[in-house]
Amino acid sequence: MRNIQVTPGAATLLALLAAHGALSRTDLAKHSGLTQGAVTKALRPLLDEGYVHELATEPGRVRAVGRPSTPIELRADREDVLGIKLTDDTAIGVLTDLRAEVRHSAELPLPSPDVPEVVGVVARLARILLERRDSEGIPVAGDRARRLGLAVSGDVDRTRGLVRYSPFLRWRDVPLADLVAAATGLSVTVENDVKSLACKELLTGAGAGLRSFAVVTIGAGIGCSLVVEGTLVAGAFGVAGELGHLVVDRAGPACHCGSRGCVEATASTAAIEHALASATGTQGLSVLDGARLAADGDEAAARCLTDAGDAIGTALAAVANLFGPQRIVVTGEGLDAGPLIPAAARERFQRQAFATAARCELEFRPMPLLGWAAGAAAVAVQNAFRPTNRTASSSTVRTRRSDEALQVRQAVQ
Amino acid sequence: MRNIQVTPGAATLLALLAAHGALSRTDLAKHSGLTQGAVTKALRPLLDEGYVHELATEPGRVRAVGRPSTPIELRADREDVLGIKLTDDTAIGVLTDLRAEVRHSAELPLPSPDVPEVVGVVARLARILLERRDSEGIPVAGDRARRLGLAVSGDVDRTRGLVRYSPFLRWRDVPLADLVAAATGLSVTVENDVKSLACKELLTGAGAGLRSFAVVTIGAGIGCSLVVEGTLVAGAFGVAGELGHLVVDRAGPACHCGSRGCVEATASTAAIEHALASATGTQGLSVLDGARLAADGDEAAARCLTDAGDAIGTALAAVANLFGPQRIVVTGEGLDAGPLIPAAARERFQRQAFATAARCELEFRPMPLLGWAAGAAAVAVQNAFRPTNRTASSSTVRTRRSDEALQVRQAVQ
DNA sequence: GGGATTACTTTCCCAGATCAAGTTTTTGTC
DNA sequence: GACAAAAACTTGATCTGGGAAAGTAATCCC
Repeated sequence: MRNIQVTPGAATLLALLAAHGALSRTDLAKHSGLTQGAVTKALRPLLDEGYVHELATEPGRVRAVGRPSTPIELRADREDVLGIKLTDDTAIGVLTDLRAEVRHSAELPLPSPDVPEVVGVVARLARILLERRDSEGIPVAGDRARRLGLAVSGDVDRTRGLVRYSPFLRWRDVPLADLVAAATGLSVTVENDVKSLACKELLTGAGAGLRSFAVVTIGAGIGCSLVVEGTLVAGAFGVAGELGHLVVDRAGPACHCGSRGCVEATASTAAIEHALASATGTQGLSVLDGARLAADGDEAAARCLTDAGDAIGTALAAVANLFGPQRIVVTGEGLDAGPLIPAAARERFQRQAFATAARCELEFRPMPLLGWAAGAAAVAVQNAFRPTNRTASSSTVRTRRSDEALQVRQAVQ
Repeated sequence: MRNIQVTPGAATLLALLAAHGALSRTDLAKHSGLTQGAVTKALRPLLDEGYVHELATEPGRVRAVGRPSTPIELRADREDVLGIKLTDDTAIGVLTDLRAEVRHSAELPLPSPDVPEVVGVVARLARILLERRDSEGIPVAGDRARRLGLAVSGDVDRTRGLVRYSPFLRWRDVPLADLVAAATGLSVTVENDVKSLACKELLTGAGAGLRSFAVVTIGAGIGCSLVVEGTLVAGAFGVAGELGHLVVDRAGPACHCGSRGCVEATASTAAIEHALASATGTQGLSVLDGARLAADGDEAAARCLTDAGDAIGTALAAVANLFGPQRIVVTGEGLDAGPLIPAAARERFQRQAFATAARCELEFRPMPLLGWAAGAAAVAVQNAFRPTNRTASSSTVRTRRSDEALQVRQAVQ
């Protein structure tokens, strides 16, 4: 954050305020584990720089006795943040506030996966987003955006800003963050798209304040990203949350991964469309068409959708049994097709979730494509709220160390 | 640890030394992320109290130039630690050193799951373990054991020392740690048995120094415990790692949990025995009998074992795809039955692990029952190596806070 | 106005690190 | 055999974030 030294305490408070809305200093102390004094101290620079502000004493308080508390609120408009999601043929960008709420959006086609070209399009899109904000006279409370989050499907090394492998773009080891930073002058983060979504949920959404939750996306593929004890699971080899290739039915349809009966081979958009074609005998039906047919009483079409939901339910139960998350958010384009899929998934989940794991809440929530870009912005925000560690800049030695060091330190707790 | 104030730095170093063996101060600095100065300082009280010692300069060093380094080694014999595993009918106890390596063991029957009686047996077993050490003249370098770890299957709240639910003992909300502490005067920890095993692996075993790994046990049940980014996954509702009820084959045998085709319904000891009985027509065959038959060319018996291995392979692939651990250790009594199960599991795993998740190493390792008790001891050791936080004793307010506070603080990173 | 009660501030202090400049112990070279 | 070079460790000054506890502020109630 500009002009500001984010201490660990301040970072905690910012995250709390983003997640909970306004909180009094006393409440902040309670939730953060800091003392009141520490909260006062940590808040001062944030107030000075305009990252938070005091609200009027809340009028409708219950206990009338004692000094009324002063709610502190994050000034989400203090800084703008950009988020861009790359698909195989489009770059979708949003300009958001510090809570990763979308203020406006724009979109550019990606003519080819050629790296310099993509970087150029991203830079152009960033400029468009910023200029449009200016031209539309959107009130600017604080700084023009200096941060840009990128979301890409595939294997991403967030700490290095490296796209290790992207099947859609056919990239390997592209240092995307550096390239885009050089082209735009912004501070750039890159993260896997599903993990970005989880970041958004962690920051202000369904995961705010939860120990552990999961985000599952259904659409062209089946994605999953897991937050355990507040940490996003990364996977030792870059793979984690590969829920799409969980085998739910050994006798199920063949999957492109070589296995049989993967969730993705039953519940991805393409798989449902394929099933619809063979079940109804009509080619070229979309999932929405199928939903419409099902609503009109077509049992075969309905069957295709409930089969998909059923597979998803099994997958959700597997996640719940292994992790015991408090909540699973299911989202993505695949949810636009009405209630059949969620209903079937819920039912199957209840049957297969073991013991108390069944208490895990399922939240089905359709999401526009923009949501992916907002996720990208959330990663950038999260980066802004991270404690600025003085030592990071001190020497290469420390940077080299930090990887293993962090791991060891965490292991101790 | 007695007479000693474990600072965070010291805790990190102890964990490193337990995992890596001897390391020079410089290496410790590199691995811990501390500066050399901090290492020197943190090591001093540990040296003074005899928890670590300096070794002679290593002779076979390569670069001959410069001052040779002094390796520091954990003095594992500085303290004894007790570990006891409770099954439905037996208490198995071990006395170990600070690396949770077994020095000797003892065992007592548990006539009933009656709580006071169990507590009594545990106390007696602890006394026996300590006395036998004395009577056998085992050299005592340091302190007599003051820590006891307990391992129980089921849902355990380690921070409160509470057995929330144990199906085998038919317990609910038993404050076991407090009861045993009162009966023995020892500092007592309680943890789920499979998680205890993971602690041992994390401390000195296959998981030492790994970001993420999993321990899967096969035997009477199928257990699993996950370490992600150095943290043991707990599960929001006490359930996590319920691998046993992952559905691997919807058309598979019915499971006692009400579902069909769970891993446990195919690969637990009872399930294999059941399958053997129906496949061979002979009642009362044990898994070992089945393995012998298979070795003698009985295809039906072999089939039962490979089916079990196959189910386990699917389960392992699910774990690898979801978490991307660096390694999965498969252990437990179920591995005593020869190579058929591991072979089948490996094969299935390779087919179903997605992309780089297949690089996850599988380690199959039979384990004596004592291993469970050693795991319990590892939890006690881990507790000894934890930073002693001064504030914990300060007030109830802080304790009440700490739960949510910790969560928020971690979320920030 | 004077408690009672709650919210927040201030001050002082301390543990645990870092930083940077030593010191020690070795090898290699002239 | 003195001396540079190199690596491993020590030392001490200093910084930083946060804790403890006493002080101040704002409100209600009598």
